[in-house]
Amino acid sequence: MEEKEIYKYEYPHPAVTADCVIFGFDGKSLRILLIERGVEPFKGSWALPGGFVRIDETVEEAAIRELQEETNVKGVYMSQLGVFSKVDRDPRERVITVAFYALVKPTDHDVIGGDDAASAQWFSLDDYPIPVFDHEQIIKAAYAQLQRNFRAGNVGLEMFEDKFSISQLYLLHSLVTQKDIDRRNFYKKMTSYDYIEPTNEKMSDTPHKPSQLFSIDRMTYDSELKESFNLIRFDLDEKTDDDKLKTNKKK
Amino acid sequence: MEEKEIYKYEYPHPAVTADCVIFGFDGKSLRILLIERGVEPFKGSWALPGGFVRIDETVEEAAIRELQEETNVKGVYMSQLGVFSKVDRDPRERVITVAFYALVKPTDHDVIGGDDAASAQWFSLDDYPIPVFDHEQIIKAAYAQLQRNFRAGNVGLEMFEDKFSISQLYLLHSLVTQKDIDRRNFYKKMTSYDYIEPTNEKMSDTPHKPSQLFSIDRMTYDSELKESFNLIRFDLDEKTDDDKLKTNKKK
DNA sequence: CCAAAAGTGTTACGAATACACCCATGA
DNA sequence: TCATGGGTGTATTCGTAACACTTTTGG
Repeated sequence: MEEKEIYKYEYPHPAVTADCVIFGFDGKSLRILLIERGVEPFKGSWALPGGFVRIDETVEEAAIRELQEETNVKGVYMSQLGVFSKVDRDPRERVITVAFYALVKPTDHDVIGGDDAASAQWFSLDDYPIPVFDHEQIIKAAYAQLQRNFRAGNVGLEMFEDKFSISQLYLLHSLVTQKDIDRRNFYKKMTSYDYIEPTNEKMSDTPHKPSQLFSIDRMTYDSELKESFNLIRFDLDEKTDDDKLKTNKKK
Repeated sequence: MEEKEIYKYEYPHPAVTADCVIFGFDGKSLRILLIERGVEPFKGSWALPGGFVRIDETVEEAAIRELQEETNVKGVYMSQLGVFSKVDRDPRERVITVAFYALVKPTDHDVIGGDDAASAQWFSLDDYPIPVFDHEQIIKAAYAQLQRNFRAGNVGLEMFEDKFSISQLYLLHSLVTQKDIDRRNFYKKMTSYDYIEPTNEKMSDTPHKPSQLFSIDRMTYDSELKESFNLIRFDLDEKTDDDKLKTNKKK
């Protein structure tokens, strides 16, 4: 054990982790993705997916990597939430965490526990096991942030891989903002955006009128939304720490 | 030298720093506060005030402490900007930094270089020495954030310790948002807020009509603004990591 | 009396709100 | 045929934007 302690510093260094708050919307309700810890401390308890930032990767890379390793979720657009650095937030040693959050469609991702996670599971946002460390605080902060973004006008289309119906989007907005939005006004507003385009496909899986499907003009959507919000999005193969600041240069 | 390397870890740990982007508005122009480094690396070059997070303090505490130590600026309301973690951003070792930003009145603070800073100085935002590390990127990101906040409706009153005139505020908004705002509409809007109250004092220090001074109902201002923005403010004696999350205590 | 900045009122437009009925489908 | 959810139009309100002249002071 002593043998392995080979990294020496003149001053004490904190460990740094990246944690991911992944919200899911399956068309019916809001969910949150937690993992069952497969290692100590708190083995067997639930926690946010995440883990230590390696010495040769950015915090964004760590977040993506850990999320994929522990839950098999990949290719989502995450945003930085903030840093949580209470001195005693981890019993092992001083750990500072950088939290990220994202909103995805659970159905687009086969959730499989892996690596340090015994399992990974979606829970209802209304009823999930209280996670360990200060992860409950982080979830609360992430949800508050999500809510602020939606209330400030974020459309939340980054979660849809492909087609969607306005009524799905309506339900999502109702759930997130916790306001009862007028359905007619919502339809009007959404269809007025130039990045939301009607297709001639319809979807019918319930006993009622089939819903019209819309597609997203991703280019237009991204350019309009990146300007007004600080949505830093990154994917597996992006060099994100750079991109974060390239907003002017790009496109 | 070997003797001092007494902190050992099983895995490599990054160092963590907190850096502060302090914008100043003196009633005429926007400034930025930089320090001249008094230690290697880059001794003699300019950089953002900031430094290493101690093992027993939060990143917020580190930001406040370093700012005070290096520039004598204290008691400002800072917000977390984000984490910058490019692997090679510091030549010494792997350093992850948490950036904060604030807007203050330079005249309220006697800027004195101290500690690791040979000197501290306000520069015009239009013409300042390019700082070392990736601090230029951080400044750009902070300014973008400040601009977003103002454009989204932040009033920016947190920088005024006491009284202010609408024309001062007007100039500030013009400078930050880079838009030419209609002066009449601006006056109307500002005086309509219930947290901006007219006093019967006037201020006259230039050859023209003296300007009416207004005062801030800090309670109302804070409560209204903290809801719509994620302005995490903290002062020297606050336990901020907690406060940050206390806003949504229980549903 | 002139320059320089402070202060003020009205109209116009557009976005957000409030509100109710018909349609298509599967059971 | 009916229960369920999808889809649509219009009037009102409110905040934002456009617009120019008078006032006060120091030089």
